Amino acid sequence: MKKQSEEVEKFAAYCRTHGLSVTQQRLAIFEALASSREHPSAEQLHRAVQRRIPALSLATVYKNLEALKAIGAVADVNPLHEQGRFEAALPGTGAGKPHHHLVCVSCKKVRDLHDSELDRLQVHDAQGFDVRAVRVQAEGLCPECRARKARSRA
Amino acid sequence: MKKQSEEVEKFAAYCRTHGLSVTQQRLAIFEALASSREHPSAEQLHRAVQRRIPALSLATVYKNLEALKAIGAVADVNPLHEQGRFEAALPGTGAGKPHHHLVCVSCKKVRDLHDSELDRLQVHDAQGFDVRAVRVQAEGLCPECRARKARSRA
DNA sequence: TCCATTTTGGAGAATCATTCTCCAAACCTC
DNA sequence: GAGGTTTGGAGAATGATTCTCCAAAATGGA
Repeated sequence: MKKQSEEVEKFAAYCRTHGLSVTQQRLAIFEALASSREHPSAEQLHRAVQRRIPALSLATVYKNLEALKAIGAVADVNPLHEQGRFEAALPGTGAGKPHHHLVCVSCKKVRDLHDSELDRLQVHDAQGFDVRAVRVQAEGLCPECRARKARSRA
Repeated sequence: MKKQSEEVEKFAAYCRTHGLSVTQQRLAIFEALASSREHPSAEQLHRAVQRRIPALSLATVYKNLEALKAIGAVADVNPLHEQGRFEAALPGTGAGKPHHHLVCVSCKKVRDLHDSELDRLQVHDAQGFDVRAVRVQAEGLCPECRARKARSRA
């Protein structure tokens, strides 16, 4: 368990450096997240941590995830999770051909990205998955948000 | 507008082939989606179509998107939108290094995918975006879901 | 260590996206 | 055009996420 406690120490130090206190709950949530090979949802984390801290509330999980995201100790796997996004996919028309996306992490705008090089991607380590589609998502700031940020810095 | 009405005809035919009637609302929703360079949310589509059909309800938008998804005329840009998913990202530890994901479209499980070839990807047509990260998401069926489907076919 | 200040945690309410219910209106087949 | 089926709409229900507010815990000095 040496390895584990080292990680814990690093986490604790990181929190303190960034002005967050190290509570049992926060630590337990981070440990649950770090030791999972999945990418759990807040709900799943809540269930996992409740085995150790039965009184833990779901709001605490969200609040801590938010705080840890703010200092960069936790990441969101997916910047578009708050709303479904759709596209036309009528077979036999231009739509529906697999393509890739540019996502603005600030305003959540999505633009198509056409790139034949990306279309040729192969997944080598599929871990038993039957891969049907490979999607590339390039995340960054769109021109509008870049301009807005530049203006606010001026 | 010849092009436009051809698309509309194709859509109408496709709906009928798949047993869906072609209503004003359904058509308007599809047109709004097909003519958008964005990837709108249900809410955005609702606002757009209301300019033509003021009485349109949001539930109708969702119901139609669902129906059109079922016949393959509309696609979900993102299979993980219903819940946030998190990962540990403590700088200086194994976590936090950018990596890619295998996503099961059936059970929504997410697995890490490590592939140095994917790490080297470049985006050529960034359309003015300041790209910070390129994420590859391979979508398909995980081994468990494959087994489950194979069993239910037997 | 002990106190004062700040931050955190929890219960439950509030909010937002999405789905469901139920019935009248529209559609399709003949 | 009648009859059976499907669709559309208003608003309620649901589920995920966030907020509120106060007591408890952590932190930083004397």
